[in-house]
Amino acid sequence: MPQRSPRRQVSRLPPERRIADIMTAARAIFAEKGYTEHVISEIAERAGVVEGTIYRFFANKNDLLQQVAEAWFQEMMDQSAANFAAIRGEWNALHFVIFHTLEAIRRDPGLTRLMLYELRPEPEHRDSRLYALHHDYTGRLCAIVRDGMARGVFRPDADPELARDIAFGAIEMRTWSYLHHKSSFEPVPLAREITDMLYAGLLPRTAPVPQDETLRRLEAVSLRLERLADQGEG
Amino acid sequence: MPQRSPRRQVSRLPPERRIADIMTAARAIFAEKGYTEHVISEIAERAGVVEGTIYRFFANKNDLLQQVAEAWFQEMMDQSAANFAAIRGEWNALHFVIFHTLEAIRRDPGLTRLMLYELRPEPEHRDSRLYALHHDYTGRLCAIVRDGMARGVFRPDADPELARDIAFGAIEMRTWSYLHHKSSFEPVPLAREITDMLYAGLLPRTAPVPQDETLRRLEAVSLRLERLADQGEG
Amino acid sequence: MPQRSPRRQVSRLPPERRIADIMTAARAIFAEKGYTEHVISEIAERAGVVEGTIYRFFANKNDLLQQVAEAWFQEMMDQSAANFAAIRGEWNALHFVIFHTLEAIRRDPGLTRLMLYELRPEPEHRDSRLYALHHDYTGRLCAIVRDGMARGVFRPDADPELARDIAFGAIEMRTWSYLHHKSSFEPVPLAREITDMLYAGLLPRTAPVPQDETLRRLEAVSLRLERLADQGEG
Amino acid sequence: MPQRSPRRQVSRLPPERRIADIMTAARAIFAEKGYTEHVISEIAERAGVVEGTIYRFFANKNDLLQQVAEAWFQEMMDQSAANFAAIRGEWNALHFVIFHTLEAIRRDPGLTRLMLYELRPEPEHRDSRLYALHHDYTGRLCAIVRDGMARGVFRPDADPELARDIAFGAIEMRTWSYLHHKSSFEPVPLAREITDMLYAGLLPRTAPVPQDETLRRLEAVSLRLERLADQGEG
DNA sequence: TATGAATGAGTTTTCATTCAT
DNA sequence: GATGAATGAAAACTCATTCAT
Repeated sequence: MPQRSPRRQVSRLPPERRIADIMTAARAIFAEKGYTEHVISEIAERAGVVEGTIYRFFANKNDLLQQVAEAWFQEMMDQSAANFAAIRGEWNALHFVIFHTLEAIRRDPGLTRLMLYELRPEPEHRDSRLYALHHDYTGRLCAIVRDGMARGVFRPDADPELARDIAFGAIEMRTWSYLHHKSSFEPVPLAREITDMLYAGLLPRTAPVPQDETLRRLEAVSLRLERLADQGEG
Repeated sequence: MPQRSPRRQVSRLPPERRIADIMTAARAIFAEKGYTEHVISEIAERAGVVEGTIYRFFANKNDLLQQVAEAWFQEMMDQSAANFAAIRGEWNALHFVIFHTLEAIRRDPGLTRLMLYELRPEPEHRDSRLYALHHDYTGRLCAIVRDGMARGVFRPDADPELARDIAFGAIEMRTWSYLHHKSSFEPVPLAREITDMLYAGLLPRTAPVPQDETLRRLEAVSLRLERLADQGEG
Repeated sequence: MPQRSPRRQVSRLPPERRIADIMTAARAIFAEKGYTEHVISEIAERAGVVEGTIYRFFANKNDLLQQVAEAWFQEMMDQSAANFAAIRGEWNALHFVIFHTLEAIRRDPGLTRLMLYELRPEPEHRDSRLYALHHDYTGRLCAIVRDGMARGVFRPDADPELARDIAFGAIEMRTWSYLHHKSSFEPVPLAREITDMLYAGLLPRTAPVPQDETLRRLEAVSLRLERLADQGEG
Repeated sequence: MPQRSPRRQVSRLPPERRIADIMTAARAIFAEKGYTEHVISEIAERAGVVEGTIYRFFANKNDLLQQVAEAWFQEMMDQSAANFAAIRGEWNALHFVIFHTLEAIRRDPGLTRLMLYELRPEPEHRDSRLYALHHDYTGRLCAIVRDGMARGVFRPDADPELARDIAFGAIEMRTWSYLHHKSSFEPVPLAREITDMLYAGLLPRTAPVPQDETLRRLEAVSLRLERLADQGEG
């Protein structure tokens, strides 16, 4: 698709405005196209600029990707943070985080795909600002667990990090199905179910959940008793 | 009439051998390089052939990717299936699946990355043989949950699919850290913790949580001990 | 389409038989596929041999093409030559050649395409045996014209070569439509029409049909001559 | 971060100019090389650009081929259309079309080859703009025949399409010889001969067919008379 | 003699990035 | 500051031909 365009009307805009235009266009493209299919020239076209202009404001393609994702993520965090303060109770708090995450994914599957497929796999991802943001966001769930432990609602040996991984891991698995258009994606029941499972796993064990160590000792003892018993019978 | 450069030493191998060489080379490259950086020419070089040779045995690059992943996955499944039959008890069964998955990931992180980053994102992934294999594999966990529900160990309203997503979602989250070399990856404690959380979430909500196999044996033993004691008294 | 075939049963056939098999297969492929789409490996497969075997009997791909075309052409010539001797009369003779050519094209459009698209464009075509054969074949038409001229049926200044080009040129134009599946191809009426046109062009001119440019000049001249005459009289 | 080799001197041209350069280069290559031997890289080199540049202006190789052929054809049509209106008389009109076609071929044999060998064989040729142009062009001859039929000059059962095929078929046969450098190619006598043959085939069957010879003698006579007359006047 | 695995030189095409204008 | 033409490096894939077995 060669384009022989007549020289474009040069419009001189304030940089912030240009940057905003470009990021809006990029976000739209990212939301539509998947899997490395987005092309700088297309973003430029939609933003009403040429490729070269993008490089005045962004170091390279990846920088643009990062910045778009960051801005989007920040938005999402701001949105949910507003209501977060008012939540009372551990279950409610966990549910709030999980539900809002699911809602955000449902709203913007394309941007979720951008993060999961393109940004996270990069080797430098862990050092990026985006990772830091994401880590902060998911860290809220850790904080809730930690609070619950402090308040005695959750068992003292719970692992907040694992709780985080369970919640967001489950969310992500469902997201794959959604992105592949293979399953519906209903935040309401899903959030409830995930929260229930997580919550139950964090509560104090009301009955002894035997620990392997102990079990193994008991097993050893019973084995000896069995032998003893056998001998006693024999 | 073309005879430009001296032909390299042609070594003639049986196809199976050549295919094995290529797949080994590809697997090695996949394990090292990440994020779409693997190139046919590099695989060819490492396999000691020219690019054209690869196309004798594989329809295209993606076909090679798929076949390598399938073979690897099959290996892993065969390995763990061998011991699976002997497992007794829900906790043990869940633990077995989770632990073996973690172990396989620890062994071959590069191939895990291949699956997560490159194969899964593809639009046709859901229709691939690889997906079917993977679905079968993770389905074992669903089956365990279903059995537990049937036997009354797990609550009747548990969701086997959700259990699967929680277990493998949590595993995957940890895998990311591992792949980014940002955290250690210890299957032993991790499997225990994930299993515990999952197990707790599946139990009847208020009831105590016995580990049945062991308990049953303990009960049996104590019964016999009581009898012994009775006899001793008699 | 990679083929991992088990080692083929080595069958040792007399060379003539092998050559015949290969040529039959090649002819079939050429008849089906068009425009440089035929591939040695495919011909080999259909002939029940491997690529290497073909190169034992044919110097290269082009040699195979040539030989197939030659054999086919020879067949066609033998076929029509059989009946040719019996023809009486110029119109009948011309019609015979034209009709048989059209019939052959209708029977084997694929092989016609082979000749028109692939063989004739080659720079060396004029030096090939195939060209010689073809030239011989079309030469029959020249001979008919020459005979007709000698017998006084055709005008003495007719050009046999041009007659040939007109007949076979018209045939070829129609063949293109046929090959593109854009028009039906009916040898019977077509042969009659082409023959009629050609025949009419070859007959003696019975009266002068003035060419108007010239006529105009002749008129002008005669006008002046009349004036001159008037003056001479005056 | 890539900056491997020193960038060649970038010369910045207006697109029309660059496109013209590329098309000129392509036309030159097509005129020289035959039979699918022309390669994008060579065209690029001759145009003084790199391959990528060509793809800025042309979607793919075939697009370039088509556009070059179209432009060339359009030129030729424009050229001959200019004088066409003034022609009077069927013979002259037929002759005009045939002669101009031959002239165009003589001027640009390479581009003729491009059309005959490469473009026409393509399966989609019949749907191309080039085909439409060509069909329009050759359609002029049909129109002439139709006019002649309407005016009673040609026999009422003449077939304009067949007339077209005869004229352009004969032209094409001669073109082959020319392309293979095996025969001279003289538009003047050739046009006259083809026109004569065609014209004769179109006249009412019994009508007198003027013989060139006679006319030429008349012309010679009138010339001498003119000179005589001039002398008589002087 | 037949096999068919292996070669390797191409060829088209893509696209992030640069820099003359 | 903006433009957008031009770059150039690669990458996937093809296939006629060779030659060790």
